[in-house]
Amino acid sequence: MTLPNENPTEGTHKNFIEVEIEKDFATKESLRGRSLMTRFPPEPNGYLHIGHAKSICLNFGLAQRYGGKCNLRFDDTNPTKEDQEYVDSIMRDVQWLGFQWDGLFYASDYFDQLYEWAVQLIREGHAYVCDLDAEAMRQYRGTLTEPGRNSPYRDRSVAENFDLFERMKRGEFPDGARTLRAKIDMASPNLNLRDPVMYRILHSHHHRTGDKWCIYAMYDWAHGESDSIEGITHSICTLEFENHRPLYDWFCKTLRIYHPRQMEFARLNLSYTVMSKRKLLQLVTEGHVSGWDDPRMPTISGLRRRGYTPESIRSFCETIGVARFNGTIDVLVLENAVREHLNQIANRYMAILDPIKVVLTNYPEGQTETLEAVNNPEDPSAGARQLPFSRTLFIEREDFMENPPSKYFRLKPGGEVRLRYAYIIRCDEVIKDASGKVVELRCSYDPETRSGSGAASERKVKGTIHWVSASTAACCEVRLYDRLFQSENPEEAAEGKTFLDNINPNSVTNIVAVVEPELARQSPGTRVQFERNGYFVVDEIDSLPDKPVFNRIVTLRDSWAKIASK
RNA sequence: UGGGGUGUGGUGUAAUUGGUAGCACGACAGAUUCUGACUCUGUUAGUUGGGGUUCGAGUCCCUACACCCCAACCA
Repeated sequence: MTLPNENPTEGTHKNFIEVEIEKDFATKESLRGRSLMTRFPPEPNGYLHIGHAKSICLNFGLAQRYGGKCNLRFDDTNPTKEDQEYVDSIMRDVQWLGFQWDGLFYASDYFDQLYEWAVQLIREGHAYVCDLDAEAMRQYRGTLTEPGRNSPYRDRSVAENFDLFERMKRGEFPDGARTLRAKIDMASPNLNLRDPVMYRILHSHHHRTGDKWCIYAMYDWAHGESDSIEGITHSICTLEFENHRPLYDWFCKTLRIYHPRQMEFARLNLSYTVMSKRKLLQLVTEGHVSGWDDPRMPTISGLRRRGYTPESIRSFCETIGVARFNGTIDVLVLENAVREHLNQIANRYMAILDPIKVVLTNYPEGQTETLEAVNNPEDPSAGARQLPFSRTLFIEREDFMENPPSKYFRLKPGGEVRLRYAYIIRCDEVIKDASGKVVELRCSYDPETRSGSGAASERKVKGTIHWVSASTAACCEVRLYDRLFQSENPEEAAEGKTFLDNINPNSVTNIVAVVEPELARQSPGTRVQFERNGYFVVDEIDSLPDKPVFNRIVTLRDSWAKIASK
């Protein structure tokens, strides 16, 4: 047993992978003297999303927990889809999530070794060059219920295979003309074992190896071998690769090389979200979102720009657990994870999203004062700030109702409400424009009720609302984000429709909010709470000095909305 | 109709390997509150069905059912 921590997961429940890892290290001869080695192996053909975060937290987390190591390895065996832009974004995202890889590798680092091993398989009669084109190969492969037939090229001599493979490598044949195949079993009930393709011809420029190669390894041929080279002890992947495990094992065994253990877990599905790279790419290229980092995207870069914290994403990954059952997590769990963290760290401010003017008729014209407001009740070290107060204010339009239901305890005609950190006011008069829209409330304030000013100020009223003093208010652009999709499972589209038809037409609303002066001075990346409203982040891209643009990260829980909707 | 997997409250995940079915999110009810937030309390609700073994089964056996994955020269 070379796991350094005696009981690394003591006190918590182990997931099945941890159970198996501990069992392996306790019993397997091949692991004697080794310590846990994992890897996160993305293909650089898109941006990472929250599903990858689960895998990242798993692989890096396991390494941390057991005192092992975790590599970042780019699975770059298909030059037609991969790009340096994706490599860069992936490295950034992994680090932003709070992880640091031990080794940084590329499958393309191993192309030479892979080629030598392919030669070995040919020499030993385990691989052959096949001239069947894609269509013919499909026919020879058989179906789920019928066995395949041997390729007519299956029994070429070793010498001929050598010659042909060498010429494939030299670029003598056009794309798709031939393949190198493993000679396994065309009758296997597992289709992955019906002489799988190891190399295809692709005259394509590779983002790292340039034009050196025109034959490229397939996933199955590259992945396990890369794991072996890096000494990966546990190669963790998603469930759909389970059927590939026999092939993974066959290659390692036939090559007689170090043999890692592949283990599969269920990928993450989130309600109201699409997770496939193809669909995310489509959202980007067709302009349904502004880019991979659009704050509505489930990409790591989208979540980052939306204002999610790495801590909250890690905590989310911890709570959802790891298992072999393919289910769907309610997106509320993710939202709950950010709220929980932001409640601890975000300073509170007052901002009015939809203002209505309030004039305090008995507050002397021209008078101002400052009031003290706590920055974060959850964190005393965050201190306090001074809030300017005056005769004319703005409050939230939805904090006033002319004919409210009984349970409504905000402002109403003749009713009282407390202005947070200020005074209790009474609504005396409602002023409307020609169309009947309320444009102004004329109120009187109770001078005895200034917050914190003694016994008289302790008077209780049902409601407390937020406000902003008009004379010192600033205006800021605010983007109110909502879910990108309006259906729980966006992939489920009606006949003739696609997931795109499930896009929420109101997933973003741009407004100009009236905010307290402090808020206009926040720097990009700062996360705040707009009291009684939600958590917001100063956008890192579109904000200008002293002109922040706010993205809504998530709303506050709103039990009034529930009551009101009944 | 081949093969490989998986079924625990609404959702996700545990159960010392045969011994009180727990936790989180949600929902509901209440307490508290100068954020209808936070916090706190309580309630709700589960082992896919049917047999069997056993003093005792989520766990072992048999059987049925449901769902997921596999027929790219993608990963």
